[in-house]
Amino acid sequence: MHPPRPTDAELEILRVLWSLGPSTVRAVHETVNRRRPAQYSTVLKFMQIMAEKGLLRRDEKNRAHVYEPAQPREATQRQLARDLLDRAFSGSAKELMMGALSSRKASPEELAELRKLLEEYQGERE
Amino acid sequence: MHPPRPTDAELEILRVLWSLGPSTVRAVHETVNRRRPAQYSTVLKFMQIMAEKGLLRRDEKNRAHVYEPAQPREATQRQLARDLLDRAFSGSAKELMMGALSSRKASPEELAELRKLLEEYQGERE
DNA sequence: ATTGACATACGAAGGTCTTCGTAGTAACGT
DNA sequence: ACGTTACTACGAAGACCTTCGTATGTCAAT
Repeated sequence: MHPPRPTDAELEILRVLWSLGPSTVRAVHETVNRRRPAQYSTVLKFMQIMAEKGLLRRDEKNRAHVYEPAQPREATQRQLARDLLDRAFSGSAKELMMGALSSRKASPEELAELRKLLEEYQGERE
Repeated sequence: MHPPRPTDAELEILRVLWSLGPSTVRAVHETVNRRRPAQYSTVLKFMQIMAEKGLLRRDEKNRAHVYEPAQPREATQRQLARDLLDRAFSGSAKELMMGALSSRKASPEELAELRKLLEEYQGERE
């Protein structure tokens, strides 16, 4: 029922779509190409494959097809977080968090946000 | 200087070594095989490749070589967490945490631990 | 010395991922 | 009507991942 885990290149395209909203291949290509060299046909092929796999949905009404993620961003992110949690952290959210925080400096604001998030979470659960 | 990101199968073997400590191929194979069918030579091949890639180090003193992770567990986990953070969460630790928490029930104890972790983190930073 | 048990090494098949060139086609301007 | 431009579709190459069979070597015990 849910699509497979996106590969690296697929995730890159998802990220672009998350930020742009539903887009044509051209728009995605332009954004990707700003970061790294990539041929238009490469991006096109990816998006076609992703549609086949069920990662993207596409609207063929116009000549230039419009693609959008088949799953909401949050669902994909949840899937990826859980996947890594199981595969590398034996399910321990705490360890995952330590890994994420120690990997780079988190701003004080972000830390505050994180604490608030935890409080909410702890509140609604009991 | 640091090894490449481990693939799925490689991570599975790392996980076994994290739990067993330095081990022979046989020991790793037995553990892996308890979970899913896998030939001895498959596990052997992986571990050889991983040694080549710099993911494992091996001691050839005895006839049955003894392998261990080249990096401490924490370093690999940090790398993976950061990698996912960048690739899927645009660097937002908050979103990663939401993904991790919503993906499965976290126990109240774990939530408490997480809060403590954040407090320490916030304390040492300023 | 031969055999059996247990190692490593290695080649190769089959799958997936990534990338690109090119063919075909619809629309547009002159 | 014709050439140019903008799109999709597709095939294929090359890299990497996963898996396994098999060749080869070593040790110990009969």
